[in-house]
Amino acid sequence: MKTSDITTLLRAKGFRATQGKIALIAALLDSPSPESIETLAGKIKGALDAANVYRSLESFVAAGLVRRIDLGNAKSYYEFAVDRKHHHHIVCTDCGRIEDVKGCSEALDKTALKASTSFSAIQSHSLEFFGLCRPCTKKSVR
Amino acid sequence: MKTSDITTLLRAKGFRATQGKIALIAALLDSPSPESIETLAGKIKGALDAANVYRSLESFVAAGLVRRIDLGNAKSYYEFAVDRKHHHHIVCTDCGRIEDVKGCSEALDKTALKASTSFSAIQSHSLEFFGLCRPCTKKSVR
DNA sequence: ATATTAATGCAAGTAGCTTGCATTAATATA
DNA sequence: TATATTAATGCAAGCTACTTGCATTAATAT
Repeated sequence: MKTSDITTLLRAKGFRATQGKIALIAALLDSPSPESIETLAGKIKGALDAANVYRSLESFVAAGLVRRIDLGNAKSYYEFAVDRKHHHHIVCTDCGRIEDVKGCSEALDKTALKASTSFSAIQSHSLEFFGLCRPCTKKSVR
Repeated sequence: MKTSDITTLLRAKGFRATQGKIALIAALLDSPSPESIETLAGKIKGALDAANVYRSLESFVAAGLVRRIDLGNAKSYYEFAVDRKHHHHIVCTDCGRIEDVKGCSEALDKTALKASTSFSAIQSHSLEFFGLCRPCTKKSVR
């Protein structure tokens, strides 16, 4: 995606096409898997200060441009969402590597809702896997 | 579970049966769904100070007595784990109510591992649903 | 009864994130 | 194109959940 496309995307959602927001979206586009705030802040090297990285990401989530991912540690991770389907992730418990897990059984929500006694609707779910990636498996055998 | 059983359980895992740890386990046993640290601290009214609620819970998790649950907000939740099978949860996005979702398709891990290109093992997963509970659905209709 | 050491309380510290506010810069309007 | 408007920003201070250090206490071993 070119800078001009990012500009168009931002304006379409009611944002101003600022250097900071353009850099942030570009950084997100650059990543195949969810990125931490820390990493994103590094990638945009000062195009936005920390407080505004948070503010911008939250506004992107609200606008549906970005998804916030929770991977069980204290941090938030973010991934670009436009034209990228809902999916899950595997996280390496040793090195933190994240891989996308494509696809999602639509049946999950239905089954859960049926089993529930006190809920009338399910809006979303989060499914994350934790395991060992090959490099770390090798390391631990050594 | 009686206090003497809790004492036995704690000692079996190498802990001392202190007032604080006994109260904590009792509080966890008392809850049908995961509890926040805040709530647990309230239930044990000073039997442990905040720092030791954290320390004790983490040691319980390490010993397999308790499970830590992540529900997408900043906090950790804990549930008693002994003789209680792995399961999932639904969280009300309006009021925070938590309900257990019994059962878990064993196939989830297998499917994810097969689809993965860089992982050699999956150790665990977390699956949490987010929706609206009946009381909150009614409120929002009003 | 005494010795040992896990467990505790208290205080200080940290990480991730949020908020307030004056300033800057992107867009709208003349 | 110049000016007005206001979203966006930088900086500083603040907040919440959680962690760590250490002297003291109390549960267990002897």
